[in-house]
Amino acid sequence: MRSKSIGDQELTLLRYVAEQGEATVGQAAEGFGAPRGLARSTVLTMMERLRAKGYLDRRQAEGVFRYAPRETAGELLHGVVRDFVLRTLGGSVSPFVAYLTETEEVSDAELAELERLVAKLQSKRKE
Amino acid sequence: MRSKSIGDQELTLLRYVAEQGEATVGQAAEGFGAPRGLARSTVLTMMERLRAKGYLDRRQAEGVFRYAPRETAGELLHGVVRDFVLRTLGGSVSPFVAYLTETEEVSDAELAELERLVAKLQSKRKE
DNA sequence: CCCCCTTGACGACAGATGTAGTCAGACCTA
DNA sequence: TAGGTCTGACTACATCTGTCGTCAAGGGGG
Repeated sequence: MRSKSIGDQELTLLRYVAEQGEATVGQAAEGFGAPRGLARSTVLTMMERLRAKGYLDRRQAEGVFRYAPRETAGELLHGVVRDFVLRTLGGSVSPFVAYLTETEEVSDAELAELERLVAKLQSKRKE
Repeated sequence: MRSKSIGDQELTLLRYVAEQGEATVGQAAEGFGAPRGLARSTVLTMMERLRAKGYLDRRQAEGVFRYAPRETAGELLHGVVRDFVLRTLGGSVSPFVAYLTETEEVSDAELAELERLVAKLQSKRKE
């Protein structure tokens, strides 16, 4: 049931909606489009495309449609990253690890996450 | 500096050329295009686009043009990952780390790399 | 000299994406 | 009742990507 491709702007909008939990076109246009100088119709078009691709659902409520992500933000990002690793990096995460090594922009929280990750992988190896 | 956008197929071809060190259109068409069922003109078009975007250089040699990457494969991937993190993940590598955590596809070599990375980051924190 | 092959340069076309304008209907409100 | 104001559905259009087909120039072989 894996999804269609998704553009950068579309993904950003999708993440915005996911953060809000759900949103009407008007709300998204205001909170997402306006700050970026996007017309309401632009936001509407993108939301409908996201719906056509299966990323968003919508339901009628008090006269307007409310759009909600079909997947959680976490699942979403997981899929995006997986596609990137597969399609762009050719399935190997090495380039990404190398990137982290060469870049000094890892927050404390992310470092902690990395530590947990390494610990988990190590214990898995010992099995 | 500023590199233009690059498509998936273009990047794959660019990586192919980088692996070869350099290549003529004929060689790329044979080694890269043929296995994928791509016409020679398709490969030529992509190589010229990569050149226009500054990813490839070419020089005349023995009657034909030989194309060579302007950046090494490592620099290339670094840039690609950086763009992805910035444009798609909004600058945070957390989704990537989460992906690694949820995915069981980390090779021993990659794990070792991660361990080195964590060690390096930790020592950096202590300073 | 004529023909064939390789190489380069162009022009083309379809699909995906980003961005908008416009129109008709539902709703308020003066 | 006559305007405004939202909302949705459509249509439109430029760019970027992926893929080609074709044409012309340069070199060999006959």
